[in-house]
Amino acid sequence: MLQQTTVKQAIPYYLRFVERFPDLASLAAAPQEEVLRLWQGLGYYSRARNLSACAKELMSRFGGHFPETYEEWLSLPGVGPYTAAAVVSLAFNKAVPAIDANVARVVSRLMALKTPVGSPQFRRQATQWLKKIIPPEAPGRFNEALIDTGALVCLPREPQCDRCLLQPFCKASQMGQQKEFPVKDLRPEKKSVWFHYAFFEWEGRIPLWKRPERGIWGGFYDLPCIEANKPLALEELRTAFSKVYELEGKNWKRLGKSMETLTHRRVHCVFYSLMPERYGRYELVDRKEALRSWPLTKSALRCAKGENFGNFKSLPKFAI
DNA sequence: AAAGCGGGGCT
DNA sequence: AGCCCAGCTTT
Repeated sequence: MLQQTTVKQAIPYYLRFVERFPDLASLAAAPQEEVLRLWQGLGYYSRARNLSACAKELMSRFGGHFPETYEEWLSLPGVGPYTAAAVVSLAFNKAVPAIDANVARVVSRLMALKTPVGSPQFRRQATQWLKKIIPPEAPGRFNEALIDTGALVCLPREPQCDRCLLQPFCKASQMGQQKEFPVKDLRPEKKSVWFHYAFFEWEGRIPLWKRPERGIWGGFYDLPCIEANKPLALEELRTAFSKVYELEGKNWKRLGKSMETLTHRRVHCVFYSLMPERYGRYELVDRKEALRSWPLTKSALRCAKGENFGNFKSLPKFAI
């Protein structure tokens, strides 16, 4: 949960999660969809899919026991260099450097490294250096101290050099250039995409389909959706909905729009309602049942709740 | 090596 | 509204 996510944001999810899945066996036994539903709203959903797969693999490959080596952890889904190193160093006291963003920032400043922190080259340099200084008798405490120094003292914008134990060894601070580090990678521009949604409610049921495992909101259930790199006119949309979902009807009405901002993408969500005139390639799911136990995208969730959003006040009578 | 994948907080 | 934050997988 803490991959790319702050402790504060993760806590409520974590508490619900360990209550429902108190041990490895219960997590491994659960269907992936239930894991996704508990993850709903936390983002980066590949983590949830990977965690579900990881638990199952720990049962089948490792007999329900946690491995104790870096290489074994690295072989599990969703476990990369940082997570593998953090687990084996903190839990099993193995001397492997654990480089998260906090540690990367600390190392970048200590060594005044000009290499961009996100690059594989930086990771190689930091790993080499940390391997030389990690104390074999207390690698777990060493890694934890480095992580917490980054999280609590060597802050991204306002490093607290005055109260930093490492200040005497810090090249960047000695040069008075602590704020020039870490050097960040160039970030690619955000591309815009348009998701056109069709929505109706029929006898208390709403249309849903499962998004592919790969891609945005993978594995979540969504309203019928036409994706394009530009906004589409209603006539184009009706053709597309008919072709892709066999969804046809009358009284098409543009309800409004909302926007989701991802790291690398701006998703413009445009909502339409309609009166369907035939069954299509989607499931008709009881609205309340969907809310109760289906993993839903934010768009599907809002329509299922009948909430106001974007610039429209309420759905037409026949819809909700 | 680069692209893809969320959502929250701060300004 | 725009910027900052941040690990793993796939291509």
